[in-house]
Amino acid sequence: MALEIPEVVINRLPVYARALAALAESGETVVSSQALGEHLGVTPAQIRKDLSYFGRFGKQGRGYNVQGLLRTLREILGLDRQWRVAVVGVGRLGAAIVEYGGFRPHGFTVTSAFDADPAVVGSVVGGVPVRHSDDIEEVLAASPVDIGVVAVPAHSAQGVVDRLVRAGIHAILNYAPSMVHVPSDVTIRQIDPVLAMQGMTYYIKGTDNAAK
Amino acid sequence: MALEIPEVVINRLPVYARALAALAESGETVVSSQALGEHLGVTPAQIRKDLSYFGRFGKQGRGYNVQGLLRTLREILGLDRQWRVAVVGVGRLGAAIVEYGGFRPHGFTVTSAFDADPAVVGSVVGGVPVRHSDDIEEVLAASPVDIGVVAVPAHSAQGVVDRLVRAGIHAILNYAPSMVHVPSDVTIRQIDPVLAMQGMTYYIKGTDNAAK
DNA sequence: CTCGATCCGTTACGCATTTCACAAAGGTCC
DNA sequence: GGACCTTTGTGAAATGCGTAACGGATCGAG
Repeated sequence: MALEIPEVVINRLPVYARALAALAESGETVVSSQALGEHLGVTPAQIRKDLSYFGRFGKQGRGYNVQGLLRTLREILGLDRQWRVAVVGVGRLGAAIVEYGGFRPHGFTVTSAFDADPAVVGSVVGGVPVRHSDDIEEVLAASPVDIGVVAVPAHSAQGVVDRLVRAGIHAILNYAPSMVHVPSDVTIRQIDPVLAMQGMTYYIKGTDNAAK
Repeated sequence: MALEIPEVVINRLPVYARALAALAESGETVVSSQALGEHLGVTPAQIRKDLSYFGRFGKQGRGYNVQGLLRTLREILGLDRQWRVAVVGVGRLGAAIVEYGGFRPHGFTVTSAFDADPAVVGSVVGGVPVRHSDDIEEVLAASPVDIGVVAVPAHSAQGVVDRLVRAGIHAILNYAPSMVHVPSDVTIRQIDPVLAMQGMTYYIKGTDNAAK
């Protein structure tokens, strides 16, 4: 029962949750795997299989209760609580992340910010005071966070990640364009627009608009 | 020879290319799949297999020529040319993307920008004049681009994507937090920090720092 | 209450991808 | 030049994942 659940499955659950939230918003009370799948571009079988890792939530002949399944998924994913986030690197990108209002409605609150530039340390960005990156361990010991967001130049990323790991953080979202290494008990996700674009150009070499 | 190459493989090639560029920068002339793999956190076998889809680039007993392999990968991926990019949605995020200097060194240049807000249309952001989203097809017909970047609210994303597809674009990078549908000859990549975070909380439910 | 239609949960199957393992090819040292 | 070490390229095995298929539950109509 407590078998290992594939990471791909875990990563699809938030997508399901988002779709269910939209359905709930528009007043739907039940939804079938068929309908949900069409809306999302995945097969109904996949949705049923994914959910079956965690239990039985649907009614045969009817479908899933939208509110109920949404609540269940939130609980499975831990989205039913508040998560504290530290942002390291308050340059152009980092500042935008700290000031971005889109995280809070989902339960993610930026409670600390760090930078290595003395000119920035001491200032307040988006209501959060900026501390020096050298003090990460110290500051986070007094005021723990759950997730670290890294928005520093590529060459500093590994050092910052190491610091966050030493500070006891187990989840890191890395915006820096570099592959960083973490212990196996730390989850890391990469956000890298350049890599994303470079992975697309392969497919459009033949349909090269600009070259015309 | 012209067999179908898995998308996962294509997506790893830019990672290899980036590591090779770093090696070249630091003066290395040859690298083994072993060394490259350690640096990147992938198995040597995977690197060799991936490369074998495209040809034979290494020397047994020695490894790969860094400059040579880098050049080859760039060519395979189409990174040896300039790509024109259109950004739709020039709000907070969109403006940051247009003004971001990190794309150009990789051959991606933002040549047009669009927004639906009349107050923004007509202004110039990062040296690029902002046109109305309704004119996407018209503007891009006169001045084609290769890649579309979508940075609009979730509810407008599908409409914008449809417009870009009609304008002949085959590659789309979507920052909007919504699943959009595209024809099979269009490549799409999603960048969604909230989904990324929500996929991590599952793994840190046990090590809940903030709850202490 | 019975019939028919719907749709879940699960098992079995098959494809896709990763890993393994080894022959063959270079290179080096003496 | 021969012995030895390294490392590639690649078929074959193993693993992981998605899809298909179906028994059985639920519902609504008449």
